[in-house]
Amino acid sequence: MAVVLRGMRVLPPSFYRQPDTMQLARQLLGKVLEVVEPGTGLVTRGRITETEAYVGFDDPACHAHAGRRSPRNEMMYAAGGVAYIYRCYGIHNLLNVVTHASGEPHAVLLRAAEPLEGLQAMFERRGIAFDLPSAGDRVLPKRLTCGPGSLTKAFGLELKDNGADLGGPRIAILDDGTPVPERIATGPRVGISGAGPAAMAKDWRFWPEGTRWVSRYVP
DNA sequence: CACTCGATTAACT
DNA sequence: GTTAATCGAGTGA
Repeated sequence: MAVVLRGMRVLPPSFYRQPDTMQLARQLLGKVLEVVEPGTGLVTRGRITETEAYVGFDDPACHAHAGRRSPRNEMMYAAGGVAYIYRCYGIHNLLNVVTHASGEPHAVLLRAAEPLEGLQAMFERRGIAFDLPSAGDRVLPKRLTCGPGSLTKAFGLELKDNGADLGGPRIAILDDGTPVPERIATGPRVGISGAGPAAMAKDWRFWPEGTRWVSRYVP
């Protein structure tokens, strides 16, 4: 029987343990990312709108390329269904969904989301003045949650959340019935020029065609 | 040990 | 368009 949280279905471990990480990166579009603040119970939610696939040993852009393993990327080797959070450029925490089986270090980087709930907390965490009390979604600034570093900041995620189970209680990914987008645009992954031209030639970044909630690198 | 370089962002010119 | 911020990992002495 499926686990249901606040009317939305919690994605089961079997969802994350599929071997096709590119397909999983597509299926995550439209799902709801939920983060609950310990203590206060404050809920922040957003709809996932941009993902990137990193596919293990043979992917030069993947942290686990050629079997690389360190305290930082250890969580990539876990069975799918947990968070891999690491610090990038010494400043930003980036959130990945670990996929595939234990020992197969695949992951999907979450790069952008559409804010749904906990808007005031998102503004505060991002250091943006919340003076649009009754403004609709149309005027919410993109920089609230677009870009992988901005997303984790808006949701209040820290390095200590590395390894969190994506079935909750701290982090959960939910299916609220929104279908996977019919038209999905693709493009090269961002910031991986160091991994070489072969990696840059792969269109392993995904977003729903036409959405506003994408990072700056969408054409 | 001493470097270099990122799965980035915001604040500059 | 350019650059500083800031730190762990990877590389080479």
